[in-house]
Amino acid sequence: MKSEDIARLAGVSRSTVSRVINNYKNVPEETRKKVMEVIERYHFHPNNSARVLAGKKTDTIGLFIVSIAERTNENHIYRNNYFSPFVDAVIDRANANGIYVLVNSIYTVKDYEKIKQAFVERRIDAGIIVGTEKEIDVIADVAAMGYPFSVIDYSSEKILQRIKKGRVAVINCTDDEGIRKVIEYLISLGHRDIGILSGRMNTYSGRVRYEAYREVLDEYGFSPMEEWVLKGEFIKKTAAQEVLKLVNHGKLPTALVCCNDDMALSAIEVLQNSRLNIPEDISITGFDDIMPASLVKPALTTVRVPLYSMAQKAVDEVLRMIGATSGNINIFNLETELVVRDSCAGPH
Amino acid sequence: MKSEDIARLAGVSRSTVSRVINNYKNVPEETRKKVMEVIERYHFHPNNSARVLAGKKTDTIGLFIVSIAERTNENHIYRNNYFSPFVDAVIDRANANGIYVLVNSIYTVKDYEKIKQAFVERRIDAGIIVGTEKEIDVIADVAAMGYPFSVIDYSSEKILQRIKKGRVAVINCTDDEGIRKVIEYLISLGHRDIGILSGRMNTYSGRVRYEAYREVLDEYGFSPMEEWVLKGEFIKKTAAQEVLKLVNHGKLPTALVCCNDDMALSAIEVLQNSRLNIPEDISITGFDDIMPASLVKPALTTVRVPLYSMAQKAVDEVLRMIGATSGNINIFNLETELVVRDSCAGPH
DNA sequence: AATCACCGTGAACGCGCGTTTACAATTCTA
DNA sequence: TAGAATTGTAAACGCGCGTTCACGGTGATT
Repeated sequence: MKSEDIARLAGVSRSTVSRVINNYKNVPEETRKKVMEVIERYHFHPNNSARVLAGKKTDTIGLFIVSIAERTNENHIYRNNYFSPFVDAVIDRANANGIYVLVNSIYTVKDYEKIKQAFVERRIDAGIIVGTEKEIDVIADVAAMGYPFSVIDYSSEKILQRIKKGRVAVINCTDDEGIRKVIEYLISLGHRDIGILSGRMNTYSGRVRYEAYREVLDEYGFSPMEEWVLKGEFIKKTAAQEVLKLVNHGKLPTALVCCNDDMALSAIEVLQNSRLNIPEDISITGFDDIMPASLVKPALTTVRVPLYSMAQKAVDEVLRMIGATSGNINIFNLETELVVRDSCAGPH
Repeated sequence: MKSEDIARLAGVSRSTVSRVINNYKNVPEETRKKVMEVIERYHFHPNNSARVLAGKKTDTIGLFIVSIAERTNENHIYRNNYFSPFVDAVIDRANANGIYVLVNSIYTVKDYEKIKQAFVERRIDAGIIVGTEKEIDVIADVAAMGYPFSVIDYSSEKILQRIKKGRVAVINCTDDEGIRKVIEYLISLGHRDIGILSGRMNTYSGRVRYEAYREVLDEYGFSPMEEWVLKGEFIKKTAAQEVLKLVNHGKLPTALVCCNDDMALSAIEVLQNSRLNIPEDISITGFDDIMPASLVKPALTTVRVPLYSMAQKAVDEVLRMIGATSGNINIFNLETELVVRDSCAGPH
C-alpha cells in the first residue's frame, strides 16, 4: 500500500495525496475529506524512509549514554543503572510527542563516532547526550554541522569554549548548591569534622561536587584532615575500600559527605560492619536520591537530583530546537533539593 | 558526501562503489582497495533511508514496553522501573551486534497500533515486545505479516493458540519453579502456615506464580486460610493496604510469599511498623531480585529472575530469525534461582 | 466579450542507493 | 587467429514520497 494506490482509490493524483498528508492549505475541504477517508480505511502510513529521503524529518531523536562502565556478559549483574530512569523519562516524553527514540550505549572511544553517524547516516532530527566530556570533539563536530542536541552533565564552560555557535542545550542540576545545602545542614547539627567520599574527577558532577565541598568548608573556616578526603570514584567497591582504610587507620570525622548514593550505601554497610552506629557514631549523606536510598536502614539523607525533569527538559529543548532554524547555546541548571531522612544526627 | 562523490574521487562508477560496500565478489582487489581508501578517508556512510528504500535491512529492531502504569508528569517519581535493566540489556546486546534499537513505551490501548506501525512504516527488522497479553491481536497481525519478534512474559499456550506460523520466540523464566523452590525452602524451615501476596492476574507471571503457590501447597497437603491470600496487584501501595488489613484483623501466617520484591519490601515496612520482627515473627520472601532486595534490613530472601539473560536471549533469537527466511515458534523458559538471605527463619 | 488574477491539480524531477542489463575489455579455447 | 567464455564497468531504472512548475479552469474586472 503506497500513496499511489491511495491516489487511485481516491480518484486524485499522488501529489494531492501528498498535499493532504502534509497539510497543505490549497486543497479544498471536499477533496481532503475524500482522500482522508481512503487513508483511514486502508490504514495507510507513508513509508518513512521515502519521506526522509525526500527531505522530511525522521521524527526520531537519538539518545546516547556514554558510559565508562565495562560491558559485561555476566548473567545477572547490577549494572550502574543510575541513568535508567533518565532513559525511561526521555522515551516517555518523546513518545508523548510522537517522536521515536533511538537509544545507544557507548562504551569505547572508538564508538564515539556513532553519535555523529546517527545524525549523518540515520538522519535523526536531534540528539540527547549523557556524556563524560571525553567525546567533546565529536559533539563539537555535530554542532558545527548544525544539528541540534542537548548534553547532560557537561561543563557549560567547556562547551562554550569549544562550541561557538549551534543549537545546543546544556542541562545540569545545581550540584554545587546541593553540596552546600547538605554541608550547611550538617553544620547546623553541630558538625565541624566533615569528610568527603568523592566521585570521578573526570566527570563534571564529580568535579563540581568536590569543589563545592572544599569551597563551602573554606567559607565556614573548617579545614578537613587530609585523610578525610576519600576518593571513591562513584563506585561502590572503591568507596568500600576507602572507607575501610579510614576506619582501620584514621581518626574518623563526625560526618561523611558522599558524592553519590551508591557510595553512601556502601559506606554505611562498611561502617555498620565495623560496629559503628549511624547516625550516632557518624553521620552519612548521599547524593542523587536513587530508589534504595529511602529503603535502607537508616534511611539515607541525601540530595535529590531532578533526573526526571532534566530528561523532560532535554527532550523539550531538543524539540524546540528542531523547529528553530538557527539558535544558540542555552544553559539550564535545575534545582537540587535536600532530602532529610535518618542518617544524620548531631556529633557525639 | 554521497556514493556518487566517492565514485568520482576513486575514479570509478557509482555502481562499483555500491558493489564494494555490499561485498560483491566480482570486483578486482585493486579496485576494491582504491574505493575503500576513499571511503575511509572521507568517513563515508551510505544514507540509511536510501538503502532501506532500495530494499535493504534497517539494522534496527524495535523494543516495546507495554505498560499498565500511568504516564505521569510528576517531577520526581519512582516509576515501576522493573524493566529498566531489561531495556539496558537489550540495547547493549543489540549495539554490540551493530544493531540500533528503537524504544517505545506504550501506555494505552490506542497505541498498540504503534507496534505494527514500527514494522510497516519504519521498516524495523524485528521487534521485542514486553507485554501484558492484551495486545495479542496486534502481535498476531505482525506475525501474520511475516515479521519476526520475541515476546516476553506471554503465555506460550496463548501464543500457540493464536499464532499458527511465523518467526516468533516466546521468552519467559520458570516462574512456577521459582515459587516451588521458595515454598519448599519455607517448608524445610518448618512452615506450614504460608500466605501469599499475589500479583496482577491479567499478567502471565502474575497468574503462573499464584497458581504455582496453590499447586505446591496442595501437593504438600497444606491449605492456607482464605485471609492469607492477599491481592497485591504487584503494586507497593496495594500490597501495603492488604498487609495492613491482615495485621489488623486476621491471624497471621508464619510466612508470606510475595509475588514480587516491590510488594515484599512494602510488606516488610508495614510489618515492622506494626512492631513485628522479621524473620522472627514472620518470614517474608520476594520474587525478581531487584537491586534494593539485598540492601534492606533484613536482606530479602527472594527468587532471582534472569532478566539480563532473557534480554540477551530475546536479542539473539531476533537476530537469528532476521537471517532466517522462514521459521516457527520457539519457546524458552530460563531458569530462576532461589537466593537465600535474611528474611526467613523457622516459625516461632 | 476579452483580459486578468487566482486557485486546484497533475506531470515531472529529485532525494541516495541497490540492482539489473548491456556493453567493453580481457582471457581462454579450437 | 577467429571466436567463445569470462570478467569488469557504466548506464539506466526503480524504491516511495515531497515539491516545483506549468497548465487548465473558474470567476471577477475592464
